[in-house]
Amino acid sequence: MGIQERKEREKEDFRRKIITAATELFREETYANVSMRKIAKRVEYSVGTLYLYYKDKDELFLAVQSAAFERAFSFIQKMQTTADPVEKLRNLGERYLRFGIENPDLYRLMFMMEHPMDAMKEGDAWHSGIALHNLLTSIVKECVDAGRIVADDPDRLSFALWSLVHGMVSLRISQRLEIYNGEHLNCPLCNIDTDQLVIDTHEMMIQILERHQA
Amino acid sequence: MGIQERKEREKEDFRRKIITAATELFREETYANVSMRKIAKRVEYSVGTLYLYYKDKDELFLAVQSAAFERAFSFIQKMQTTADPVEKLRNLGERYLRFGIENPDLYRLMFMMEHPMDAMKEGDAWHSGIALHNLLTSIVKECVDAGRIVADDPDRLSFALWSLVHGMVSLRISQRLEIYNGEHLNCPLCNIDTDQLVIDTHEMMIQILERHQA
DNA sequence: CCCTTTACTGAACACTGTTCATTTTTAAAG
DNA sequence: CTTTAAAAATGAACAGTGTTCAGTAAAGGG
Repeated sequence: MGIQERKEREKEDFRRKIITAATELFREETYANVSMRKIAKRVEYSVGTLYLYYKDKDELFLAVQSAAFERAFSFIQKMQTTADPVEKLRNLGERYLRFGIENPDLYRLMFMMEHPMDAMKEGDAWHSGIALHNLLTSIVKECVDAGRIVADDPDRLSFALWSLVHGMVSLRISQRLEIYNGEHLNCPLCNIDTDQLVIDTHEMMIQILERHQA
Repeated sequence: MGIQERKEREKEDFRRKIITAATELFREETYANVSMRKIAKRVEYSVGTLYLYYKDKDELFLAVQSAAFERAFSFIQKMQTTADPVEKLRNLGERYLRFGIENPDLYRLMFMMEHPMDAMKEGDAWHSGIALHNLLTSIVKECVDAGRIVADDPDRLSFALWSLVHGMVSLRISQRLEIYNGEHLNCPLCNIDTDQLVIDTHEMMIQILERHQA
């Protein structure tokens, strides 16, 4: 009964083909501007067909999100290997920042958009997201175990670090750091390249944590 | 020539009436679901009329954003007055967190949405936003001057703190902290109320900064 | 070859933001 | 008052959206 299997395979291929097309379009336009019709046109099928493979636009973009997490995880994991745990933490943070800044649309979808979350509920869309989180906490714990960073609650510190870098990426890709560029504000941070600002601030926080010996 | 003035006044009133209606609707539904027609119906005018007062939906919501900043600023400013600068910083952060969590839609509009930013470019939509930022940096500098917190660059530290609290609010209101609630993750942070998680983590970071004496 | 099941289509529906010719209201001038 | 010019408000029309579903085409088993 190889036929059933082949159909199954083709179905899976097509599902992937759809999310590939959607991802491509999504890198050029915002979520709202990537219409089902555009996706359909790109995969050379009619609109209705998409609905045979994904219940609605949200579910389709939940799959895009899932793929984005995989990309992010594989990108971030490709960091320089070091014995020094603090250096590891630094590298992890910097690659997270880089991924977010270089892939603003995917980042939005992963961490900021409200849309696909309704459809999420269960399922393993966050599988690679969880893996990322585990990577962070394990490195933080390495730092703590090595006595390089003092923390009563390493899990909570991990969450704080995630929030910090997420916050910076979020503000950066939402153009909210532009306030530092106008004449609105008047402080030493003004007119610095916002990407550099983000990276340097991350570095500063790591140093604070490292120096902070009880 | 009181007539010209009266018309001017009426025009301004109507502009405000529109953004009030839009804000109300926006608290019930997402940006995408607050249509120009719904706003028009609520102010009891036809759609076209709205376009005589605001160039497009983005410009209209830029005004909503501006009003949101004023609300946020006035809410946050109503914090307990203390002599202790670190206590001030704590209160500021906690009220920021509270505003964000209690007004997720407004918060999105202020700090996360990409939409009204194109229309922003110039103008004083961020007037109260800037005021908020100045409040933060001044309190941080108080802490530094009082020797309660050590920081080479107080402006940068302010940015880091903003990023931290923004990051937490952002993740919280985007339901991204739900990963701590499923069985996905397995850590001490799981199944804690996410609002409490955010507040406690903020507290932890303040303590780290305070204890971090060179 | 037939026939049932599966796959696919695209017109239709109710919505969206935006425009603009048309109509109504307003205020000044005669 | 009446006339008239200007200002304000209208809502149908346009091109787009997500989603559905009756109808058509293709495929696999007997």
